Amino acid sequence: MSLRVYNTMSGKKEEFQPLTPGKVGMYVCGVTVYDYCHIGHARANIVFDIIYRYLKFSGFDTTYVRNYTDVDDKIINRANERGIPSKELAEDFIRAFDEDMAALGLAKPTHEPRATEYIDKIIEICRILIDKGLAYASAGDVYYRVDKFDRYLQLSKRNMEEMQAGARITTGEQKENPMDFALWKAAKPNEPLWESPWGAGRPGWHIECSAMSSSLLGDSFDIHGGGRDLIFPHHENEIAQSEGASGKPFAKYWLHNGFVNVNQEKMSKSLGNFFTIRDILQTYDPEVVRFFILTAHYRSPIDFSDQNLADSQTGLSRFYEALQLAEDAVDGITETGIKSSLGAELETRFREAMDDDFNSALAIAHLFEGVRNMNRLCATKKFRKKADLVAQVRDLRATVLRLGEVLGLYNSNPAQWLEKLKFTGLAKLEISAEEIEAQIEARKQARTDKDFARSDEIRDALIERGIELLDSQQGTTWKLK
RNA sequence: GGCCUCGUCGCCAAGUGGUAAGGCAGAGCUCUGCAAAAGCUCCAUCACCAGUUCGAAUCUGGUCGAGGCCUCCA
Repeated sequence: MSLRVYNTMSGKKEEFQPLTPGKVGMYVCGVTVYDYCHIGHARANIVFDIIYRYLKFSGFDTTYVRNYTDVDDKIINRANERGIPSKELAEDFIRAFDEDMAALGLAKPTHEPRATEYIDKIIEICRILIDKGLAYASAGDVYYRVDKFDRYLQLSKRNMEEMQAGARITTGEQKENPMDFALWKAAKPNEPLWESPWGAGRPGWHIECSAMSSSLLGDSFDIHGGGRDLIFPHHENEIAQSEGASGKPFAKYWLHNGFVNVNQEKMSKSLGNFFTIRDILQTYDPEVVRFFILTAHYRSPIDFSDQNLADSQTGLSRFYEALQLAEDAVDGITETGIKSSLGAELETRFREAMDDDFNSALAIAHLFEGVRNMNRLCATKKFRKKADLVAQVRDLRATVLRLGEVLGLYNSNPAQWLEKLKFTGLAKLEISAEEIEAQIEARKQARTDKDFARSDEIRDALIERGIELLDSQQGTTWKLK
């Protein structure tokens, strides 16, 4: 089975066939750097991170471009509020973005261009559009003449009449048509500016993506991605600009991720109901956040809540506990060369899921079955003496790790990951590790004395305080309840 | 007002024509001094109504409900 992707342009899943066999060019709209990223940004970036990883895993030579929009009204406003140059503000938030994405374990894109590095290209596109009659200069601004581009609104499936019927469109003084959008804006006081044939100014929003994508991927490329909220106007305008200027088809497949909701409502800056990535990482491990996001399909909305994150943490722990168990179970047993087909079977199911429009939720479900399989095998009587089972566990463990890598999951050391989780949780309880160890010692003595009443008393007291004891052959350990 | 999504077990969540994945929670059992973990078993007919079909959660129409876009937004 080969890869199928849902294309917003056609509204359905299509067979994925790159323009050049074996190669993929992918452009994803990055962030406008004027504030810290919230969980919605985390989702978009994680989603395209796994799409990138899976394309490479599938053998495509993939070029992934994700930009920074570092010149924009909001950046300028925020910088002026703080009394610092907008370039400085942008730099600060680019750094913050990079830190957040690194924390979330994102692979670095092939290119991470900044809008301000492409001013020449932006001016060139404006000029071509004006020459073709698709744009016009007006009082130092340059606007796109949308009614000259007949494919306008094809992506968002609207029409001009209903758009104009909407009461919220305000007529710009300089525009021929209220629907026209700015390619270039004349500089106002306290704004960064660049010289252009239309006077000093700066790019409008949208044009930078056309400039960067064509510079790095060519006029036509395979995948263009971003959040749903970018479909209109951002992506619609990009198409108009890029295809208008080049005369060639722009992106072949349009992929859009769904929103992160809070209480069934879209999380957004304007609603003020957002949680920043840094805030969330105070409480949850970055991999838990990633796991949470990937247990839903990328196009579905997901509801962000403490409960959902906690559930994801439990689910991810199951993986690490199983990986730890498997590691211990086969430790020290010599390799026999016995073959196992379990890993290959798991990989087939994983690929089928991911090939179906990157269904990471289903892929993870398959991996959960791999976990159950591993646990079952390890729990078999005289497991260590059964070379075929040992080979199967080794195979499954290696496969879960390898496929997990494609999702950016399970790549921590299990023991360390579980330890970290334990001690992070412990910090919120009013009990120390030393005290727990002391209680374990006391209980051990009681058990040696066969004083089970005392032993159970200690256990129950700890449970009251949120600590659960685990007895095993190797002794007693503890975990958070 | 226009356009577009979505509505699956207590919770999260796959499944878009062939008879409901997975996780969490829950019940029983095995294991355990007792527990925990792990394993095994059990646990939904898919908002509602009507239709198409041999057959529908999946297609069509309608009803109700939720959300999104139309303004900055991942």
